[in-house]
Amino acid sequence: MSTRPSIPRNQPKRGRHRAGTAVIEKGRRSVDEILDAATALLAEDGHAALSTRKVAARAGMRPGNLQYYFPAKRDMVRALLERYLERSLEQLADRMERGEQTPEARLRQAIEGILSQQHSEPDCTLFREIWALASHDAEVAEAMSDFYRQYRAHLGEALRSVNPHLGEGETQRLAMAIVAMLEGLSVVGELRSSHTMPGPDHVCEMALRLAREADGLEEEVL
Amino acid sequence: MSTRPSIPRNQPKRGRHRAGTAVIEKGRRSVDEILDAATALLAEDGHAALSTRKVAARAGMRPGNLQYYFPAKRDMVRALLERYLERSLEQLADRMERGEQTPEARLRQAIEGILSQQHSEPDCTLFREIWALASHDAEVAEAMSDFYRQYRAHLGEALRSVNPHLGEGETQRLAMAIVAMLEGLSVVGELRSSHTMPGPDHVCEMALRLAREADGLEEEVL
DNA sequence: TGTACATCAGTGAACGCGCGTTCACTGATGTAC
DNA sequence: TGTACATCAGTGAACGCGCGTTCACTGATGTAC
Repeated sequence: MSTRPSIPRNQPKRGRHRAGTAVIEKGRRSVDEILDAATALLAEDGHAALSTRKVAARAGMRPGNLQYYFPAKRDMVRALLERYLERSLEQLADRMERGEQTPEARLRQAIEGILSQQHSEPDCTLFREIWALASHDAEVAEAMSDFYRQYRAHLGEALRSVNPHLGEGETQRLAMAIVAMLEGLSVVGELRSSHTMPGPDHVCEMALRLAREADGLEEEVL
Repeated sequence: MSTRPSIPRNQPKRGRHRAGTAVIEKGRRSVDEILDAATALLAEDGHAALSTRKVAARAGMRPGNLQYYFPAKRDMVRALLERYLERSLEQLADRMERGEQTPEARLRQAIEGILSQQHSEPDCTLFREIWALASHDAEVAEAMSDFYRQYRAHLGEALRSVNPHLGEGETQRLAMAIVAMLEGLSVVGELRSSHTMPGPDHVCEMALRLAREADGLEEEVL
């Protein structure tokens, strides 16, 4: 039998003997280095080519040590995705808190915040990997659902500030439609022909039009 | 040295001796069975868990025989994706050719055609895998670009029938935005909470509004 | 204060496995003459 | 017509490799008393 705890994960223990702060710090740093390396490799080569050995090498440690922090590969992948989505949400929340004056500016802020996360190629690639992984891993799917739920909530708020008469259902549908458009652009659009690609301005304009005229939408359609 | 041709792929040869039709038929059937099996496995388990051995087993043949048709795994994956995208486009084209009367009906036809390809769970999963693969394989990326270019063309045509005054750039941007929305919905939406998800009716209504009022969009924004 | 002990981080060697691919071969189908 | 030959489909055994994971071990850090 190994003397190693089954899932250390660097959580403080309750026993008489606790690890010193320096030790815990070192552990946290290692976890971060592992996730950094794994994130970069996932974006570069995709999930199919991702191996714990490559990650360990990139993080400058031996395979055995990686296993010490993440007993199974799946744990590592889940941890990296959750960290990534968490950070993305934080970025968006920071942007939204800048307290823009006009409703139009708030809507634009939300849209640009969401769009800004797909301006770099690695980010787009990572999101595609996350979508694919979510199809085969319920835990990843759950994290992704939470993520988009918050995206939609942020955008819904901005939409309601543009048109306070929007109903609950209308707001949710509209928010989902706009977020879907923004996410879809990273897949449907071609980077080369950027002139045919709707920019933040166009998306804002569309969102404004839809939000302002959405009053009658509910009755007309249903 | 092997007596086997490097890339047979079941293409008819020019030599004095040609294979009989029965033989060629058998080869075609095998190729189809391989691609069927690979498609199913890709949707079920994802690219990371896809192996030529599993595909061969599912197609009822030995690994060596699969290699006879697809010398490398990458060839098989590319072939299956291209076949899949081709068939999807054919389905959409068939739908569009039904020649609806009113412009509104034509627009609805296009939107429902695109949406209809993500009503089944395996199709959504496959598309997610394709997006992820396109990030790491230029040939797949190219096939995907062509695919969406045609999607956009179909939709653009429908949009122009609704509002003939739409400019070229406006049409392209609008088409891309709507296609992006439709594709994005498969990722952003949750299957459970379908009531907050915009259906074909809502998307049609949004597309109609945007198309009809797009005249002034160009000047306003730029 | 020193000493015994507990915890945590990290190493190095090894494991068994499934993978993609190769290759010499067989048998069936079809053609040339 | 028969025969020699070419092509194509498919088999079975084997290859070397990278993978995820295990485990006994070392050394550093920190605590109890």
